[in-house]
Amino acid sequence: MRESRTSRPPRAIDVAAAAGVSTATVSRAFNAPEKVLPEVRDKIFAVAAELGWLPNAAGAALASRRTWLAGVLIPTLDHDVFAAQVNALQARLSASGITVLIGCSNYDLDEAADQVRVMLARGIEALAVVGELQRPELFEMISARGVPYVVMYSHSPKSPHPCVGFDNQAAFSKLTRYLLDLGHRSFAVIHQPSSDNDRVLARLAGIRDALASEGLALRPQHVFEGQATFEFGRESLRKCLGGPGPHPTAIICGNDTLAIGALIEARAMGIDVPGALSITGFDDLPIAEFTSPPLTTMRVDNVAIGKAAADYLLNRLGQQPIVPRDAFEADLIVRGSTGPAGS
Amino acid sequence: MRESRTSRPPRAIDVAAAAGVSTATVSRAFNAPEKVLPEVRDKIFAVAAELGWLPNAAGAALASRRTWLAGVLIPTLDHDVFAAQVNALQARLSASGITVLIGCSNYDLDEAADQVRVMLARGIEALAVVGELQRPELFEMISARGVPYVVMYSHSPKSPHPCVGFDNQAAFSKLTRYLLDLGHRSFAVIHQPSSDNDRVLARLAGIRDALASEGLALRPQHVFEGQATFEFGRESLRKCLGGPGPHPTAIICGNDTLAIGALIEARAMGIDVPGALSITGFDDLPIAEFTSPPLTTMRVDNVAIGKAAADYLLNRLGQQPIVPRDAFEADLIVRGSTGPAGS
DNA sequence: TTGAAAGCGCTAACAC
DNA sequence: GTGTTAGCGCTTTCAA
Repeated sequence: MRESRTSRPPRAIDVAAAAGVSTATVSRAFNAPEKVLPEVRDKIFAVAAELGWLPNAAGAALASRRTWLAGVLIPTLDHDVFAAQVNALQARLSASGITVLIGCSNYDLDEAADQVRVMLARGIEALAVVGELQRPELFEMISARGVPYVVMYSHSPKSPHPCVGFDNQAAFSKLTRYLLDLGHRSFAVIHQPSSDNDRVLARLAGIRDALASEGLALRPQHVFEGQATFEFGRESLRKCLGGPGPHPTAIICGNDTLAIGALIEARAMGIDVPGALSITGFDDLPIAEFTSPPLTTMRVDNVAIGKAAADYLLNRLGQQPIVPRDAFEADLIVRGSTGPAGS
Repeated sequence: MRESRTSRPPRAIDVAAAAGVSTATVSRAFNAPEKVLPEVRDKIFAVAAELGWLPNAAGAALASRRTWLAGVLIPTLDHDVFAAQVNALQARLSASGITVLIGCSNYDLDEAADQVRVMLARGIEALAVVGELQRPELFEMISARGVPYVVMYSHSPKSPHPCVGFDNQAAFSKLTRYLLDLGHRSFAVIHQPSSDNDRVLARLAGIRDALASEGLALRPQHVFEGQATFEFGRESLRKCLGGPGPHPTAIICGNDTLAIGALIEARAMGIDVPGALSITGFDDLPIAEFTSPPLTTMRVDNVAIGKAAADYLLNRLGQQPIVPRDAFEADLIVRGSTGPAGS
């Protein structure tokens, strides 16, 4: 541990010298302990600790052609859903000695490709990426290098990529079908920015599909696209019900934040939910259970998705037989914010 | 871009050969473009793109003794506060070409030290760490290597470390003082696990200090420590008011999640807030504005903290004159969940 | 402005 | 079981 801040960090050769062995043995002591005599090994560990030696990862990577680095590309860390996935993925990989590089694209496809470029330059050996709507070059780069990857969170049946996630379109069809079964025939949608976002696009498609099966469609003036904030949810509900009729009896929101915003505004406007209006969310945030009325929404197990993505990559890295991933399910959680269509 | 997945990735020497220059010139073209003839440079860029060459970071790090890596150590990504800080810090550093390694300690000091060890082995050149309550070896390791660091989020006046954050103790004293000024004399506290957590410990000290200045103290049966969930907030409020008297007129919660849980339970129990009971939180979550009644809480600008931490480290790395950081403020946001002590 | 050559710190054959 | 040696892919003097 003694070492002045002026001198450079110790190297394997310093440990070797102090322990009276060669650098090869120092390396073995740490990477293949069983190949070193216990007493020699202990001596080396003691000396290494004494000197505060940490094996330089760049040197190791260069010599062994292994970086023990993986990457995960997400839109932003500022969203519970992605944070939960990354947290789980990282916990799993780090338990296997793999360091995770986290790249945030800020929902920008070019930034996403840039981040992957940087990660590849750093030598990631595997990659998890949220969303399959990416610049083609992104997948080309990783394929060219033979880096195993998995698309996380999204999962569409026709995807050419290995996926660990759920089918957004099917989930929103299921949700819409539930509302149709309650008798609703006039819908509004409040959703997040859809450009370059396959999840949002799939959700909208799911809604439209389910409606079309009943010969229904969304009126353009009943579709609101904007930032996923309480404020946008409120504002959209106000515009939606404030304008000239006909008015929807059910509002499908792209996520819980928008739905709670809508719920808050409905309350402020004195609208009876679910008597006069049904509202749904997506994500099942912890607070969804406690809004008034409690929010009908859908739940996805993001921790399980993160773990599964990590396991998939670990298998690919270990040349293990690859367990074909079945899609995750989004569960419908029916609470008080939805009810039969008003008369 | 053409390259079979069987062959190894191209190296600088391949680019050099194809461009008819030496590897030194390839290196210069990317790292000191002004030292290379424009036409030669363009040729190199074209060839590099054609070959899909990405400079191997391990090789570069070894030769240049620069990794362009920084680390950030947080308890967990699963918490808006830390996610926001990391997001901002990473955005800033990545704009300067620095890759950020994110380590999560899961609130465990030994894991924290381990994470830092791994980061140092990878060659981080700077480190931001949440919380100053750490194993001494953690600070020893980074000092021994002369790695600049900053304690993020926490800031105590007497800290021996460079800090970018706010004074938790002062913040909770201010909050408690506000309640005292409203006439409250009997308090309860619902807080997060305090072991090994300097922020929570400081918050409790802040409350106790302010109370002591009025000759008051917390009754042991009015202090609840547990996970920061809605459920623990609810359960604690129930226990607190369900037991034999005397009952507090004000409940200070360690964060908004606990406070909202308490608010939900108070509502369920038919207790008038703030008429019969005042409740406060901390963090000013977006939802805090919309609870009923809206939550009195404190706000800290976590994005600004993340940015400031990044700027501090950037300055240290650039040998810039170090701007002494002044502490951030936690602002009291008074809303409807607090009022004068009931009669 | 460019090239030659010597490493950066470590691992992996191959000998012993 | 351990040492010797030859790189891994890049940057950086130093010359030219």
